[in-house]
Parts: sequence; structure tokens; C-alpha cells
Amino acid sequence: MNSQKSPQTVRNREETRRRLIQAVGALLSEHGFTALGVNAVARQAGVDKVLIYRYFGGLSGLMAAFGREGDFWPSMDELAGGDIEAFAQLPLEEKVAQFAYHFVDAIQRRPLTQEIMAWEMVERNDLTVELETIRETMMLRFIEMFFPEMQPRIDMQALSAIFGAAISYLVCRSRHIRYYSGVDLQSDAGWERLKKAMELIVRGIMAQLN
Amino acid sequence: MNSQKSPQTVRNREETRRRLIQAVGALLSEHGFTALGVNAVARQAGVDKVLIYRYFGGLSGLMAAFGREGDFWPSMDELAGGDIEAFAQLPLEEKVAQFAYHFVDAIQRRPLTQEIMAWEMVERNDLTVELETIRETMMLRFIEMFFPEMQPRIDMQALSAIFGAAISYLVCRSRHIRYYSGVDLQSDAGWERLKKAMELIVRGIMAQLN
DNA sequence: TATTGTTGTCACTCGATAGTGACAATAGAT
DNA sequence: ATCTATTGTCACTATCGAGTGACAACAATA
Repeated sequence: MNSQKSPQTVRNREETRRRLIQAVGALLSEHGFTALGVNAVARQAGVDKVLIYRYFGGLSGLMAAFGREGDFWPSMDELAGGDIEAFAQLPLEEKVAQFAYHFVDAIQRRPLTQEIMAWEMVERNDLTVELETIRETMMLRFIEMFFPEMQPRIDMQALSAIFGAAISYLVCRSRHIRYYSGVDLQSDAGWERLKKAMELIVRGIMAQLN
Repeated sequence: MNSQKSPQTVRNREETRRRLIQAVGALLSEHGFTALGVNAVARQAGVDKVLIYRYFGGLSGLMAAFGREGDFWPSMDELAGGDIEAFAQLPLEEKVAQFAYHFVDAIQRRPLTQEIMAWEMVERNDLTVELETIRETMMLRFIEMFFPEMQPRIDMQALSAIFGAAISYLVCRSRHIRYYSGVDLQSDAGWERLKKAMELIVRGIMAQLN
């Protein structure tokens, strides 16, 4: 449960800072944000808690630092499936569907992000604000880059808000419940159903473009 | 901040139970579930905390009791817009759209439900389980009742999972952030955009039925 | 080697929490 | 009026959290 504090071999400010930042990530993914506190982080890092105040000005500053270092949001590249060039060539319908799929995978692959997204539901703090900012700019840039032609006719922002919200919610919920509206969120089969439904939606929207 | 404890005028077990249950609701909607504890609830109810143990066996039991009394999920009737008969007569497309709208309104009208939904993201307890159960049966019954004819051709469960998830997420998030994917979640205009997008989706799906 | 600023440890205060045992006040019966 | 079970109050323990001040260990200088 508690990591014994292997007393610092060397005295090194940077190393200690890193250990603290890393401890935040470890605690978050192992025990969730409710377990996050000055004492717990220090214990996990094997370091005295006073150093959190000295080096980061408190837990809040430490979380901000953690936020700056993390990889808890997919890049444009990842959302495009790895090859932006190729993605740009896809037909519109395919682009939207691929985007949704990659988004599902990206979130499912990041338990830490799921945890922070759960946190976002509860309060705002330096970490959630960081995630908010990254996400917001990323989403808008993505839309602007790949779906400019649709913008006047279709409200891509609202559409991707709905998709993003649905996916975020369902992935997050899948951590604690199994069935939502009769769909098994903890099985691949369930997610296949959801993907099929998303495809259906995308096809329907595209049909209205003509 | 703290409600002074107006010392019990009458000694009455039932009355005290009610005060405690009510205090849970008050605390939840005013300060969120993080503020919920034996001490806080007792203080809010103006009653000694030992009575929570005596009458409910602990906070968990009290929350279960609270869950049983609450009106934190819309009824079939409410989701149908008040008149189930009339709703059943609507064309398919209209039914789905109306359902989504009513769902948005129903959730927005229930801050307590929003709070519990946020809680659901974080942990399972007697209260969130209660809400889960109600929701799950309600959603399935609703689909079964009003969209039986679509079932084989279109996965209504998956579709309503997506709609329900998106709406739940966006309403919950609107409590702490303003913009999501460029949409203003705290303005009527923003929600109009979202409703329009949902309409678009519904129309597109229906078009594929023919 | 002696000095000085940095890095880290320790021990403490203060406040809040969950849970419990002893006791006082009261209602409803006899 | 008296007794008794119920209802409610109070005081207490034990535990945990954030935050702070004093001090020890150390590294890099002079």
C-alpha cells in the first residue's frame, strides 16, 4: 500500500521535483483523485511533504506542473490516425467516422485522462483547467483544419461537441458500470454497437449535404 | 453557512428521519457531494449525528433512504412531454427529437441529479446505484414502448446511449465550464445550436429507414 | 578547513472527520 | 404520579488532513 521511503541517495532538487510530479500520476491512476493530497503524494514519492510547498508552492502548483508534463490528450496526429496527409484525402464521411473511432481509442488508452475527466465533473483546478485548454484548442483546430468546407452548412462544432461528449461520458462511465441503455460498455461487442450507431449518424448527416 | 440547530420542538422519530433525509438533499445541491459527511448532514439537519447511526445504520443507509424518496429522474410521462397519448401519435422523427429535448430540459431542471451524475463518474455508492437502476429501467422501457418498430433495423439502444450520454455530459459540464468545442454551454443560444445538431442527426437517421 | 546556502527530516499545531458510550429529557403507558 | 422505553444531547477517542518552524545533513564555495 505505502511505498517505503527509500531515503534520498543524492540530494538533488530536480530529481525530487520529478519524483513528486511522477507520484501525482501514479496516485491518480492507482487510487483516483480523491486520494490525492499533500500527505499522500509525499508518501508516494518517498519525500517529505514540505518540499511540495518549497518547490511548487503547494499541491495546486504541483498539479499545474504535472499538467504541463503530461500526455493526457491525443494529438492532432493521433486523432487523424497517424498519417495526417492520408487522412486529409479521405472522403468527408470517412473522415468523420475515423475521427470518432480514433477518439474512442485515444481516450480508452488513457486511464489518467479518464480520471481527470471524471474530476472535471466535480471541480475546477489547475489540472482540469490545463486539460480543458488543451482539448478546446485541439478540437477547434481539428475542425478548422479538416472540415472547413462544411462549416457554413453544418454546425461542426455542435456536432463534434455531441460526439465528444458522448464518447467521453461513455468511456468514463465504463469504469464503474457495465450497462448503459442496454449497451455493455465493458465489452468490445458493446463498443462495436456504439461505433455502428455513430456510423449511422455520420452517414445520415452526410446524406443531407447533397 | 451553518444552520443553527433549532433544538427539536417535539421529539419525533419520523420527523427527525425526514429532517436528515432532507438535509442530504440540501447539502448535495448547495455544496456538492464532497461536502457530504455524517457531521455535515447532522449539522444541516440541526440534529445529533448519532441519530444517523441509530435510524439509518450510517451515512450509507441514509443515502439509500434519500435515494428512495427522491425525484431525480424524469418519468416516462415527463420524457414524453406530459401527454403520452399525444406523444405516441407523433411521427417517428418527431418522437425522437422531442424525446431528446425533453431529456435536456429534465436534466437541466434537476441540479440534484446533475450532482449525482457527477458523483457517478467518481464512485459507486447506494445513491448512485439507485439512480443507475432507475435510469436503466426507464430508458429501456421507453425505447421498448415507443420505438419497437425500429428495433430490428436500427439499434435504438446504442443510439439513445449516445444521445443520453452526450446530453448528460454537456449539462453536467456546463456547471463548471462555459465553452465545449466552441459551443457556449451556459447560454440558450448554445443549447439551441446543440438542439439543431441533434435534429440534424435524427433527420439523417430517419432518412435511412426508407 | 571553515562558511554558507541548499536540501531534506522531524515534530508539532490546528482543524475536521467517523464513530461510540454515558447520560438527560421526554412521551406514553400503567 | 410513576415507570420505562424512546428520543436526543454531550463529551470523548482515534485518525487523518494541511500547513509550519526548527533543525540536521550536505555540497559548493572561499
